[in-house]
Amino acid sequence: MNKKYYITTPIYYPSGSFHVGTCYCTLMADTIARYKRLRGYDVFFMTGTDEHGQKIKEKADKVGKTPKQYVDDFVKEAKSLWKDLGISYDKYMRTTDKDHEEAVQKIFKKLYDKGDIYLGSYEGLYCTPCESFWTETQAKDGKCPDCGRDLKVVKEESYFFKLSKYQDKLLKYYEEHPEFLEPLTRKNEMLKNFFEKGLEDLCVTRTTIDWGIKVPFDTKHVVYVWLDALTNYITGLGYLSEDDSNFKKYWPADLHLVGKEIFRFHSIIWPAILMALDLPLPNKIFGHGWLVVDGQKISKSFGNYKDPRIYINATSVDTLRYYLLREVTFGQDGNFSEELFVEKANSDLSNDLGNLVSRVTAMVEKYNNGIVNEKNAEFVEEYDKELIDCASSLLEKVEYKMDNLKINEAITEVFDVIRKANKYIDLSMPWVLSKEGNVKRLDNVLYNLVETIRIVTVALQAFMVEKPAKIFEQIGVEKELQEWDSGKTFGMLKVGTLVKKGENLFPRVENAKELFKVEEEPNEVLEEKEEYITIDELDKIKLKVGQIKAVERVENTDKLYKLTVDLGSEVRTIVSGLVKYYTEDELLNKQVVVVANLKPAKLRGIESQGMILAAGDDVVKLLVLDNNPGSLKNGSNIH
RNA sequence: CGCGGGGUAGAGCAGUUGGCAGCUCGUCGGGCUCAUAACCCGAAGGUCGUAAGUUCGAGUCUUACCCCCGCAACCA
Repeated sequence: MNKKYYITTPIYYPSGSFHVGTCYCTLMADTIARYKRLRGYDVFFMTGTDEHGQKIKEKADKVGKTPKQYVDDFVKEAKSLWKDLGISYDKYMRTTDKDHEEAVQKIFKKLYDKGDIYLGSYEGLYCTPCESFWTETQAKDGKCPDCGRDLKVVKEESYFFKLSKYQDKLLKYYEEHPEFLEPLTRKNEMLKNFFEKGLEDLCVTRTTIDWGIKVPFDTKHVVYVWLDALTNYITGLGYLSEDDSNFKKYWPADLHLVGKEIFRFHSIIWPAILMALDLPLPNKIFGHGWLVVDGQKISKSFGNYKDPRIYINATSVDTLRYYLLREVTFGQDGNFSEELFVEKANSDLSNDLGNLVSRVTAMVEKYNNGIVNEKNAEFVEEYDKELIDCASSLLEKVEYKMDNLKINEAITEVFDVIRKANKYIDLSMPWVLSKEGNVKRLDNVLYNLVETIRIVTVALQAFMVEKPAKIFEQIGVEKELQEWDSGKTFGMLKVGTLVKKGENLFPRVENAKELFKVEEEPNEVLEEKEEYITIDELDKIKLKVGQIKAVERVENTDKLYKLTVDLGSEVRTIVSGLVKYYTEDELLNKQVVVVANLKPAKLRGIESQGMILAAGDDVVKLLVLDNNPGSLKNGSNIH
């Protein structure tokens, strides 16, 4: 019986499209899954989507779909992306699946019966659009720190999970299992942040959501994300369902791969839930870093979001896979830039790997009619041994790195050997051997090269999905010599192997700008434009109370009034286009909002020293501060 | 003093228990002609954010400070 390996990605929240960052996380999991399969493990790899919650409802409303339609369409899209990326998941988990919903209800009931969930009430500042409670220190002037809207004091009846009960148990577990949480820095951050303050019981239901799983015995409550989403890791295996064979076989998970921003829930709340359910804990939870684009977090508001498929179509799946896996350091943030992407694609894939295969297959065809001949012991050089040593130890090195989740280092090992092989060609100079008729030495050199390529390609199967097969085809290597363990011995390549130079594996990327250009999407309506300014930027705008002391028409204009505005300490001249909307008399003495530090501008030869705020597109109304002129002091700050 | 990450060659990064500063790309010079204008060799280029301290010796340990970035309980 093969050893099992259960690996998961987070289930993603379908409120926005997937980008290279989402791809990175899934890709990392896929690579590990592939690697484990190559090593002979019985792998179960699960990814999916977390499909409940108010935001999904709103998002669906906005595009005129039911929540179910919305998530269905999203999932279709996600699956197609994963297909394009070559993600080899065994199960796509959806929290709207019926068996998940039933299992969650059973779990809820179980914890309630046990006394780990109890009915209580929660009072706090609540932001309805964000569905979030905030503490007073978090709230900025009674506004939601996320969206800036007003917060309401809400007292809500809800169910609580006794997280506090598991505090000591959790700490003990961390101590006894130092490898449970990785990387270490994130573990420390978490312990410091949360355990020093002490864990509070966790609110696990909402009455303000309707798109979700109902509490079975109290249906006005809906199960909140913790028990709905985190539990996917077990319900996806059929926990508490009719067929729980997968659960029996694969649980506990060997690796939960999560982003650093949700590491916390996975390292505290999730283990506590499992403890409450008397289930074994996963072996490891790994919080990976983020991919930042040109130094910035990926976000639509930064305008740096692009469909990852642009890169795949312009190059190949394996090019994108290579870049993402290579570029991000173990556990840390990595950088994605189109410039670096092209650089890596060209130098590592085209110049080093693609070109190596190309030159070697060309030489075997040219000098030996495509046939790999037997080696001759008496024609061995020192640098032959060096190459052979490197190649034959490659797989073990990759194993060591992969077993420690150092994917980028593992892939680097492979490319070190590729460079070595290129160097070997220059040292051995097969073209000279051919010219001199030194056939026996030539046979050795060509054999060593083809065999090195075979071993390298065996390793590449963990990281790439298309090219390894093509390379094997070109060097005429059959199935059993593609297997992982066969790559550990140098010299397995059969004498008489027929090599056939094939297509260009990694064409150089030339006109990158053209290739990566985003075609304008007509359905922009779907996308929300979110351009935030910071509170500091807001502070820069000085708004003051101003009273209109005099009004006169600007000659020869249709729209402009020249206003004399009293700002208390000074009197300004402001030109404003209000003729269409207000008469001179209506404006006189009004107290209005003035942007006091707007750069002066000349309109019709008159310098306008500020701006008066008004609202409306068709019918413009001034923001008049008070119907009683004079009740506010002119020049007062507005904030 | 909310928490954390980062500051190392023009760019992107690596530097394990403190022991001669490395890798890839780019630049410059040379070699080769099998190959995808690719490959190989060599060189230039760093007061390792700043300041002080511990030490025979500090990129690495301690302290203070400066700058960038992220998180603050559903954005991987």
